[in-house]
Amino acid sequence: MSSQTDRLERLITEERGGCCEADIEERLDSLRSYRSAASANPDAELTALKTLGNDTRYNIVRLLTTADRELCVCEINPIFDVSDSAISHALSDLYDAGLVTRRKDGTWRYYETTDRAEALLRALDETREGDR
Amino acid sequence: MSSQTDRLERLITEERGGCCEADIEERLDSLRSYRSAASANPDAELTALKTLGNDTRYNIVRLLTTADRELCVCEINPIFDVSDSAISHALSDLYDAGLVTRRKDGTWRYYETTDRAEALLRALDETREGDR
DNA sequence: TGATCGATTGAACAGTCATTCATATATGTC
DNA sequence: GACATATATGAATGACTGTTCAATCGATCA
Repeated sequence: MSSQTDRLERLITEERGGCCEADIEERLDSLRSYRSAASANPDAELTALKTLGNDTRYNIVRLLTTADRELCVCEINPIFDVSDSAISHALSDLYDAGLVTRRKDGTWRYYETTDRAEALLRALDETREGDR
Repeated sequence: MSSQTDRLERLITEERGGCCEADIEERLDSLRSYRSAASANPDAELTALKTLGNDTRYNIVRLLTTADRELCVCEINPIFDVSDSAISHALSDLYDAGLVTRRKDGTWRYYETTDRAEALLRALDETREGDR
């Protein structure tokens, strides 16, 4: 047996005053069920978090959300201290992650935040301090 | 003049039929104000997103949230395919990012999600599909 | 068609990150 | 005090990521 379940066995023993093999299996099954039930489609969600968790991309999304209207790429570029290419990469990643929408108008490209991006920012705004 | 504002000048010209220096400055000021107003304390929020945007840490938080109770480290360890040390590092990072709380009981350590972590997961759960 | 313009894409490199192994800390027990 | 246990920490390294430069695409207009 691994030391992993040894520790769990001791914990259950402390909790209940005793522990048999079945108790360990039951606990493990329970924990594993939490784990599998938890992640319906973890990939898209992880990608969203990963993508938003970058300085440039986060600030672009903040800008779009605060502006509360779609912005042209040429309006976003001069606001940030990175190359146009970096902004374009960032917007492309955000689009792939489902955090912004894209609209073409002639040679101009407009971007706007999605519900998911706004929901994430709202979650952060609503939990500033006081919860630790 | 940079090509950045050149493009913006052309956009405004298309929008309004004309554009002077003052129009460009006004637009830039407006965009910059969005940018600064947007980020009250971006560091903590970015850290939260960055921290949650990792496979191991995300799944630990999902496990804790679904379990809906504090879990002992020895209950978390056997569920994941990484070393105990990796879990410990992950929990430590999550704690520093304000995404979990920590409680000591003898040699056992219990972790639980914070409001912020739950709010972020809820934001993801409430925006599955249909917004792109 | 050719030229111009806004934006995107790909390759490459520097910087960052996640994991592991080894060691350390802290609590409890004999 | 010596020892065992549960967890944390530090250093190292392989993998990943973000930016830039250069080239390209697609649309517009002469």
